[in-house]
Amino acid sequence: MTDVSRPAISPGASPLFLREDEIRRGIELLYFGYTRLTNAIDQELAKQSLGRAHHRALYFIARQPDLTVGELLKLLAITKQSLGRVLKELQEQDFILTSPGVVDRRQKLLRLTEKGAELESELFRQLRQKLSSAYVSAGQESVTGFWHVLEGLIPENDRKMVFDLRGDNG
Amino acid sequence: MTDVSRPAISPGASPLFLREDEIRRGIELLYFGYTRLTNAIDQELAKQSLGRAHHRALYFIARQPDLTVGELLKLLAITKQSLGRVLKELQEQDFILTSPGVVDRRQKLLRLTEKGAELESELFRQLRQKLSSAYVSAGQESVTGFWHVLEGLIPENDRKMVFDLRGDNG
DNA sequence: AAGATACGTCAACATGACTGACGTATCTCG
DNA sequence: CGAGATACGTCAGTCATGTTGACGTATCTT
Repeated sequence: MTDVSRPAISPGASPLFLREDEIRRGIELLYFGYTRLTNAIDQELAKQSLGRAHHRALYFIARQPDLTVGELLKLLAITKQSLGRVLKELQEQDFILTSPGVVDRRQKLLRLTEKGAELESELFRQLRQKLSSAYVSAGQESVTGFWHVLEGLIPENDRKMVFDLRGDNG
Repeated sequence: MTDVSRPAISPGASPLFLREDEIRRGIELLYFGYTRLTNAIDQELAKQSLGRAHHRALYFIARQPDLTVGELLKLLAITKQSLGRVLKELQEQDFILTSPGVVDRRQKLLRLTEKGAELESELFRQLRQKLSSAYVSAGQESVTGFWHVLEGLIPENDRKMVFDLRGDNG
């Protein structure tokens, strides 16, 4: 609330061309924050001989039961061959099960087994621990800001897909 | 502002055990936001036959010229063998150069060549474009919140290392 | 002079991604 | 009904990036 329309962050910079330091700070915090959060569950995954790829699939299946393979492919943005391997391993170890689509029998619906739900739940517990503590120490206003900036990083075309994850369940 | 110590986000939830949805939202936005930002430079890197690992090294060397190999190892948290390959390739393609340490000649100081600086600068330009637009659409208050939450994700032991990147240079 | 440290390097391997090609079941639509 | 599109699976080969373990050399510290 000092001057006029120009934000206080960058004396003399255009709003579309922010000061280099603020951008670098964002890049660095995003890198370290993201990697440290994901590191938090590596040990637990290793116990089950699983990797991060398995967790991502597990996560989205937990988030949206009866997800189709095609929908999961869009979320993960990898090739079907890569995903195929991951799903095969998850199924072999009894973490997920599949059923033919109801309206379209070409589709394969993905769902967690009880064992899968337990694992996802434990992994989530560990992530929540880290993220909760960051939320609390930053305060609620910071949390909404955190969300808004990250939303702005997601291209228009992908936003619906991401927002559609919410409200379904869990 | 409103009530007492309990944040308004979660009626009935303990501050250390936030509502599941808020945590899942954070996990998802962090995942999509981070991957979409890093995707932004993949094409440019591919033009030079480089990958993300090369960019991370390039980035930190740009950020802190005359960084030692040991310091870079701590920042990247990978093995010296992995980093060795990356640095070798960057050097072969004339993106970086090294010099023996001044105070300690066992050390190797890393620095960008002019070619390296140009590449880093172009990559940074593309990251800035994405991140600036997210900052602007979220607003300055959101940006500081974004920073605070991410700082909270970085373990105590690593914070000094991250914060020390700031202020050295542009 | 001995030991610690900073860095390099050889070798083998794991993970998770990729491309390209091809196969089958099922749905849609003229 | 039949042709073509779609959803999914799979074989085969490759690449990028990480890992462990072992060992070598120059330099610093004490």
